[in-house]
Amino acid sequence: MARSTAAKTPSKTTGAAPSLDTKSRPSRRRGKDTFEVILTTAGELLAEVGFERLTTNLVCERAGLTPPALYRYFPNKYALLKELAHRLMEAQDKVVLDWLESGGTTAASLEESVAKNRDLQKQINAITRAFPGGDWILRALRALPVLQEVRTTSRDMVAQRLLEILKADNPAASEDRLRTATRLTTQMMYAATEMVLEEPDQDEDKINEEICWMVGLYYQHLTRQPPAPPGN
Amino acid sequence: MARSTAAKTPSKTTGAAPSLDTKSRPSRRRGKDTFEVILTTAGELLAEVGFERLTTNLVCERAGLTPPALYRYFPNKYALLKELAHRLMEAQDKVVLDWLESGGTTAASLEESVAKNRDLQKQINAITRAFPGGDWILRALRALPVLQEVRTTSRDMVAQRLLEILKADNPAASEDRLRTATRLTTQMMYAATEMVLEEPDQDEDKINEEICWMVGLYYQHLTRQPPAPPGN
DNA sequence: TGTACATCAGTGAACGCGCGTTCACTGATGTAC
DNA sequence: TGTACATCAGTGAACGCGCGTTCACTGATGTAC
Repeated sequence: MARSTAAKTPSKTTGAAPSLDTKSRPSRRRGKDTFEVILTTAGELLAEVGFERLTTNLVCERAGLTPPALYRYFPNKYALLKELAHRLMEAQDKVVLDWLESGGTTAASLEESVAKNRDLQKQINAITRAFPGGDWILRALRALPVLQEVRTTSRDMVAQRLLEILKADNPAASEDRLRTATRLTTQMMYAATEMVLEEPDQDEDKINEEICWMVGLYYQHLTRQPPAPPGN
Repeated sequence: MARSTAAKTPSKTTGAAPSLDTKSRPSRRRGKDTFEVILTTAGELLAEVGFERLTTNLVCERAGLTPPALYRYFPNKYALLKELAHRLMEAQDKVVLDWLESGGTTAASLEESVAKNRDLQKQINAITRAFPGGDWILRALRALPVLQEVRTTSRDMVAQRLLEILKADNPAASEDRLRTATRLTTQMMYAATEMVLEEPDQDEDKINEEICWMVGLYYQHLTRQPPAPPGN
């Protein structure tokens, strides 16, 4: 709309990406299979060439399809990445939510709290590593504004659930501060996963250990705040 | 080399990017000016269209140059991004190193330590925001493997300097643990900057405050470790 | 202070490639009766 | 249980665009004498 007035810009590069989501989901079995094959292939290729060199044509070639077949379901490679990213986030979220529901945050000591958190982190890392092209998906989630919503939505959902639990267990703590805290620590845990995935020569266990101490000490402090500091 | 044996792959997509660094730096004044104009323009365009839509042709057009002029200094857009990223990292590092040299880590209380750290973080964020296309450069540093070395080199240099200082001030603390800690917290501070830049509607001050508490509490714990825990 | 010359810096024009996208079409699949 | 038909799923072939890159060339700039 109003295309005639936009003369200076190169005709289509003006705004954001032309389209985003998957077009139509398949209804029959054959179509559903194709849909999955496309995504699987995209994950494979992502791991091989990275998301910059990933093209719809390349996916088609590898998947044994012609472009219009892919184009039927996905308008462009960003839709592919978005779907893959969504699935990775879902897989991660599931583990975190399960951990939360089964009392991941309750611990008798700081040491136990750190240990439980560390196990969760280890699981998250393992899931991400096992996901085809997982490292590249994490990068894409950072780099492509189209995908950022996927990550922040996932993070905020997890952070919200965590907030509810912490609020219930620590009614005296400042809710406002806890809200920032849950979002921040969730983000930091994800950032630690990225760090481990990016630099495989570093010792994952050490990093997991330390990030969990950081987070554990921080929450201990936050939930102890109200009864004013003893000495100092 | 051995190109004839690599038949299956599409002829050039085999390995990593074809080349990386800036080609030749200009020697005369005119050339130096052009070099800078190219980078400035690239930063501008980065802020406008992002790094995926950034092309050498686009930079030339905006800078009033023909492609071979740009090509004289930069083999491709990655070289542009690398140079920009390098400069941003240098600007950040300078602030951190100055802060360290002027006793940023010495504080009489945890509160003071947090406050000093918070001021540093605020500066880093301001610098990044003021840098043309700064947010996109941060994304590119994450997303493009070619650039990762730039970030890790910067981070490890800063972490190393911090480690030396902490070691000197806390000879009893575990050096191994401190080494992981300095790298981790440096990375986390950068991640917090990214978080703030990505989501401008969030309150920067709150996030800075909390990340600094996290880091401050953590270091307090680390440097108090040796004299075994009192109770528990 | 002036001139000659080597080198630096940038131009103009063109190229091949491959990416995203579309068109009219054929074949497969489920469903109604 | 069989057939007709609407719709879904995928093909084959082609297109325009613009990106990265190169070539032979002209003009600018510093330096040696």
